[in-house]
Amino acid sequence: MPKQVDREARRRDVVDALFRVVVRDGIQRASLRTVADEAGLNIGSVRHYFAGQEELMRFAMRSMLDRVGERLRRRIEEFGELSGLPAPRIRDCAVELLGELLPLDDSRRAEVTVLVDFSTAARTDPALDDLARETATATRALVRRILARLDTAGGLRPGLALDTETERLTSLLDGLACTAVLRPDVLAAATCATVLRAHVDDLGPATG
Amino acid sequence: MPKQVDREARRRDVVDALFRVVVRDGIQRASLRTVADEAGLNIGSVRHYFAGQEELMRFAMRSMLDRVGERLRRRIEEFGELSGLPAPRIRDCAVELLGELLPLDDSRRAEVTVLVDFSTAARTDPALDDLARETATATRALVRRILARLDTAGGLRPGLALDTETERLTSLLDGLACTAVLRPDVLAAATCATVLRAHVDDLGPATG
DNA sequence: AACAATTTATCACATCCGTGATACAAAGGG
DNA sequence: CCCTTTGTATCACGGATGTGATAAATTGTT
Repeated sequence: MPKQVDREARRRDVVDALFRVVVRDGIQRASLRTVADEAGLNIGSVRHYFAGQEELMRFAMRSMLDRVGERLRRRIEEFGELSGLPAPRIRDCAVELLGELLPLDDSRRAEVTVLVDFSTAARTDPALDDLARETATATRALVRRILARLDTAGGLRPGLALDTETERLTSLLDGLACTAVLRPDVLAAATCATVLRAHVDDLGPATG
Repeated sequence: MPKQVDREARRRDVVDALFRVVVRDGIQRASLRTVADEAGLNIGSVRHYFAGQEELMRFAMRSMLDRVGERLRRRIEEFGELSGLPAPRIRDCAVELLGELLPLDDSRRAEVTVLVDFSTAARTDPALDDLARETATATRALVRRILARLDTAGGLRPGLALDTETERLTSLLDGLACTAVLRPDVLAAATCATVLRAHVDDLGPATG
């Protein structure tokens, strides 16, 4: 065997560098050269691990999707074991779980920033289209499951349509995330959490 | 006097061409050359009317802000004359007014697409920062005014905080607009309108 | 007709981009 | 020790971009 380098680890290093560039300067500035510089590598090395820019971009977005998806999957398992608990308790967990999609700390802020830039780019970049679509549909599936579970726990006001409420909550989350990332001076992270809390509470039966 | 050309009209033509390029290919592809081609002009002509790319971009975004703002201003005047009408009627008008911010037809779709691309670019482009900030704050001011008027007409459930509801409705609109523009396959225009309607209705007193 | 201002059209230059090709270094197996 | 495989580093090419400089055409005025 020749030189042994952890290939997957290197690819992850490059992708992490790409994420830093995207967060700092936007996806437009994320060229092979700038990413290589950020990673402390030569452009030739980057090209050794990725066939070209398209593969790098796709791999990066897939990595981000997997990262966020994996974190959510763990939370969902906890959430699933909550059957039988009182509705207010489930509501708290729902808020916490949905908060994972908001830029409430630096880590999540970076993630959301990357996803926003990639999703926006995907509108006119066919190479990212399927991944952006997956992002949107996966979010809706998650929100729907949470709302459904909230409903069976009696935490949902009667007369609400699941389809509409799914779309409503998803759009609310998208809007909060986008504005918090694009205009942190207009929408602070704490306000994000407050609004999410208010909405989920508002879905519950009237507090009288 | 030398050659007489309507300078402002020409600038508008160039900006319209820029909008077409942005909608079709994204803001990344909106270079001086592609815009000139789209406008059927030589790049030299474009540069004669705009000092450089930065001025073109700023003028374009300002034009879009003014265009949308002007249309809303007219609607708001109508909305203001509705004092004394029954709450359901005012609610209808509020929905219609807020619908102006959603991509419910091709014209509004193009506008929202441009604003989304510009606002996203503004995150890392200082030249557009103040305009993007204005976009976000103006939307909030509009939403707040509508909610306040709805409240005085008795169309708002008691116990709702204006600050929070403003942010909630604004984020809902932003999320709907973004997704409808970026992923029309996931969120159809008609669904947008349905969700907005449902939210505004939900703000009213319980239908019991 | 001559002139001047405006508009249009080109050229050139430095910079950045993705990519193909290729050389160079390193490291483990024969 | 050699050699094959893997990793690293450069070079070069074609294309695109913003911009400075400048020529050329157009049009109204004098």
